[in-house]
Amino acid sequence: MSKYQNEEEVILNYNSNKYITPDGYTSDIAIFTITNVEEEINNYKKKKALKIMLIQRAELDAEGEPNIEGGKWALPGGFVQPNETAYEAAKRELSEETGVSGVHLKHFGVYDKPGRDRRGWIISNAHYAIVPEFHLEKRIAADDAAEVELFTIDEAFNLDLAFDHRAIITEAINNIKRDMLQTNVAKEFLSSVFTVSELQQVLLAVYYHKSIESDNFFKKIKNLPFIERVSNKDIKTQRNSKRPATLYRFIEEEDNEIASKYF
Amino acid sequence: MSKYQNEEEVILNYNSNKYITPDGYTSDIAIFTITNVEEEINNYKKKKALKIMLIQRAELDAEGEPNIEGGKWALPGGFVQPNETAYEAAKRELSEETGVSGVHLKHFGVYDKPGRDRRGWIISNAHYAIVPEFHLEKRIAADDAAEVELFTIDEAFNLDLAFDHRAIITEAINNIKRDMLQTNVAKEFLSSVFTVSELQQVLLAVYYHKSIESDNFFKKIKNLPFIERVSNKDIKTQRNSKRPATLYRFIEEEDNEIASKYF
DNA sequence: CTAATAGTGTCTATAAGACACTATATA
DNA sequence: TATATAGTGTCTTATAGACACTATTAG
Repeated sequence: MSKYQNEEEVILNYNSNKYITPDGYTSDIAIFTITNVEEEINNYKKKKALKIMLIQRAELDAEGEPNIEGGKWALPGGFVQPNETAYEAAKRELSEETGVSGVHLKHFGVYDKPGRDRRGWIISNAHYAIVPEFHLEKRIAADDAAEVELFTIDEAFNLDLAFDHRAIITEAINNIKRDMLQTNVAKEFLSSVFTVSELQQVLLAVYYHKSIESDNFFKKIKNLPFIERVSNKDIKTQRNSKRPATLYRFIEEEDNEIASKYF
Repeated sequence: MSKYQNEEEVILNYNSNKYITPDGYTSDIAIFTITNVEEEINNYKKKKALKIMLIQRAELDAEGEPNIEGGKWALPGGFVQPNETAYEAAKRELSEETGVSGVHLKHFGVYDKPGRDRRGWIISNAHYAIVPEFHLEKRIAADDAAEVELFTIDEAFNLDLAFDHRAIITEAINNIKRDMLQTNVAKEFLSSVFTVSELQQVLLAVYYHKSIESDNFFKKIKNLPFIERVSNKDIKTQRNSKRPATLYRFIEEEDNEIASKYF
């Protein structure tokens, strides 16, 4: 009556062809950095700006055939291997693309709308990563420069973007904005010790708000439970001004994700 | 030299077998409801509790063979079809499982760790849904009762759960907690008009906090920009007490997702 | 001295929390 | 009358924001 005696045998005889399966499972990464700029917008001196790294798809693929969405700008990414998660694939691809590991990487969405990729049923896991500018500049210099570039957000949205990457980038920015205000990811854009105005400029680069720009920000910083001034009161820096500035650091917490609601 | 002249031809000849592809793409749903209870925990009278609907996997499958993870309790779900997104599949499955549509449904994670399903490389999209108790009771009564049940969260974690559903349920609860405090999903657990104490009990069922339990909650409610008392001052209800209580409703907003930070 | 960045002091309005109090119904 | 839920008043303390002010350096 029953063909198989137990679960083991059933698994050995399991045939996934009973179901229609996807044609591809991929990970894409919106790689962000913050660069120094000189800009004055109605009395406020903007010193840092958020940028995204995009790659230009080749016109021809490895076999010399016309490439899908060739010539358009796209998020770096690639196919997930069966022995890894989408998150691990993103980590691997980030390392391949920029040579860095150990930086902030976060999954924020799945893009699986039928027809999003003309090659078939291809599912993309979207991640955003925060990489110090230094690493990206090395990467871009190493390349022949034409096909990897850093863009401001405005510039990126004026490009001809591949697939549904416009929507993915929009969501990536929404996520990074929210995380900047509700968690302590801001630290990923800063060196291990930083001045109040450096933190202020990083926040303003991603999310402009009067309360962040105001002088009051200096007082607020002293009351935040996850930021402390470096112990020795004489440790200061003059890298941003003639008057030496106090240095602060983020206190490591178990619960990084819910630092929340502070800025 | 080049086999194909243009992108069209390349797509027509695209062969997904160049890459290893997943063996299955599924959607699972943590279906939550809030039921009335009578319980007293150190001076605070708990009147509502969060519950989750789980199904017990059959011992034998449709062909009479031993079923994978048979006998264990699991989240309802199923395979995504190639003409729909994971979200649409979840909507369809929710409707098949409970007969309801138009309720709150949200994607919150992807589970794709190799080995999570012994049948192969199977990716699950996790969603949570909020369904009024009434519908679930109908569903459970219609079934032969043994294989669909409502559990409190504590009860659920004491069951033998299939696959990685323990981890999925844990994350579902984290997400619903956060959303209850930062958005106005609370309304999904309430009827269209409600009393202050009903809202209070719904919030307490998901996230206990002194400030919610306190009398001050009554004053707070009047200042929330997304809640209003129903227009006619005489419209009251006695369903919870002898003294008639004022009825309130949620004001519909475009930006439901960022009602944020109010409770 | 000036210019530039780094901070502080002070005032006001509002919100959060503790907790005692009053109100309206039924039985 | 007692009891249960509904709701208010008052006080204290903490915080947010506006905005004017002082501090420290280089040149």
